[in-house]
Amino acid sequence: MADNVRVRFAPSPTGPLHIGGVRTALFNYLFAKKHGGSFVLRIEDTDRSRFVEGAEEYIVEALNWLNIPYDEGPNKEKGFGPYRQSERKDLYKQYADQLIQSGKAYYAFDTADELASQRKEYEAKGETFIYNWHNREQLNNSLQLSEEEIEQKLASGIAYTIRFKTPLIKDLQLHDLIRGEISIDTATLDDKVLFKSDGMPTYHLANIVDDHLMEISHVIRGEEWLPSLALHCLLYDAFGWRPPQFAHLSLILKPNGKGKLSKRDGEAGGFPVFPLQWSVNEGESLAGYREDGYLPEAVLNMLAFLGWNPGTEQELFQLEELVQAFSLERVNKAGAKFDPEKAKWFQQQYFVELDSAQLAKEFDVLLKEKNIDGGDNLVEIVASIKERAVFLSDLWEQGSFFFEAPSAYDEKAAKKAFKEDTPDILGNVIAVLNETDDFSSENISSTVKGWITSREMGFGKVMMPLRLALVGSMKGPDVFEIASLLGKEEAIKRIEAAVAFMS
RNA sequence: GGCCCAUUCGUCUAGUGGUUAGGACGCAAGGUUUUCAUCCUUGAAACAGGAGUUCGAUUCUCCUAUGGGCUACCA
Repeated sequence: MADNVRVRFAPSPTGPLHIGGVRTALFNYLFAKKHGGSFVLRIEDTDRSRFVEGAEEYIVEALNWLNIPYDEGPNKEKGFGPYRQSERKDLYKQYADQLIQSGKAYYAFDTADELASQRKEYEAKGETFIYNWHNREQLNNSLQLSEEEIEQKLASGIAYTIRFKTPLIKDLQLHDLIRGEISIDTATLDDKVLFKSDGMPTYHLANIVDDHLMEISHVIRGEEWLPSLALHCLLYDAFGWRPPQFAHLSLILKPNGKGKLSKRDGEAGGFPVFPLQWSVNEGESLAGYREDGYLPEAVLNMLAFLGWNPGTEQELFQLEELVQAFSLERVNKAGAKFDPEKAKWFQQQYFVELDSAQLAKEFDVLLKEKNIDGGDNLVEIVASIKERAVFLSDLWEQGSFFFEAPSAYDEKAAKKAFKEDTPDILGNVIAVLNETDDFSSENISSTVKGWITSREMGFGKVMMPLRLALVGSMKGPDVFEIASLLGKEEAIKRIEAAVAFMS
């Protein structure tokens, strides 16, 4: 790769960025960084009717949150801008005209309605209407008009589109970096509209013009564009431009069932399909990975492994490692079903690695919202419950008893643990604890255990009720660790409360 | 319907003519934790089907089936 690697992520601002789009962005980013190239963001907003307010900001924010920011794009002008196609509007017409002049495109005056009814007619016959070589001479376009007639028509202000005059090539060979050779008979293609009657280019024209002007070296995009590859290559040819290399990524599919992953799947399955939360309207919003508590590193890692793998058995990759290991050759051809369980697993892997002190700080914010004082040993508390949590929000579920004495005892557990002799036993434990000055978990553990052994009692008879007294249910870290973290006073108070509860 | 693409455990995948077909998630069993989670060990679990090519096919070719994408003056 002698030339500069320049890739682009070119989303349409029609709503929140889908997780599949995020993966496309990620692969573009990885490829660019791997080859020391540039990652360009281009906003493809040529369809004004589908424009959604805030979508562009969402895209930018999502990329930033994931730590895969673009090098070049809106508000990061590097000499190839503007980076919004709506702001490049004036540029496209001349290229469409160029194709007209060289006879590679033509004006079409058919109205959308006319074509729609044509399509309907064909459909009724069980056929498909195609606008191309076989019927273009019979349709309402400039092909059979004289120069003067065309000029007259245009001067009259009649609405027109510009269509590509698809050349006939029996066996057009295309190359895809992921899929290899693809061949196609261009006679099956239709004469795509390049320039719309509203004065805007279609995706196809704008895309080719911009990729060329922005000196894009590699186009890495979703599989849904594979059918357009021939058209795009033909367009480069028509302009006499050197095309970039193409790589088409397979789609992310529904976890179960058929078809590509949609926002409905997320709602039904209870997992996010979007990187960030997106509010549809008041009170209604689509879940986002960020708001659900996922770490960006985990999301990135999970996404990278959907359709790509390094060929080794390593699965946990930091972003820098992904950059190093990434190659398009190792991207899979087949679509991958999304697995929310595995997403969670990645999250868990990253969550346990989090620094307890940092986590304690974030947890403290949550506690403050509940009007709870985290206390002096919050870091230790977090360290002890961290590995049982997957998300920051789990910390409360796993450790609320550190801050609130049990108000009730788990019924099933109480039935098993609280027996006739339990009040007596716990009374003794209180006495033992009372005499202990060193309240470190090591010390109280050996002290109490020593006492149990000396009494020749079953451990369960002490440990179970003790845990229940301290926690309220059968969960949490080591009992003595809890007791130590709670402090002598509070621990004894809770045991006393349990004794009182039983009598 | 037409065109294009794909097809290894339930899922994500390794594998590039000769392997006990490997790993991960999930699942099951056991161990650690006298709780739960983590963690560790073990287990069940796959080459869509059929023809070729070949001494030999998961691997190459073709057909079928299945799945997916596209088929707009949307991207």
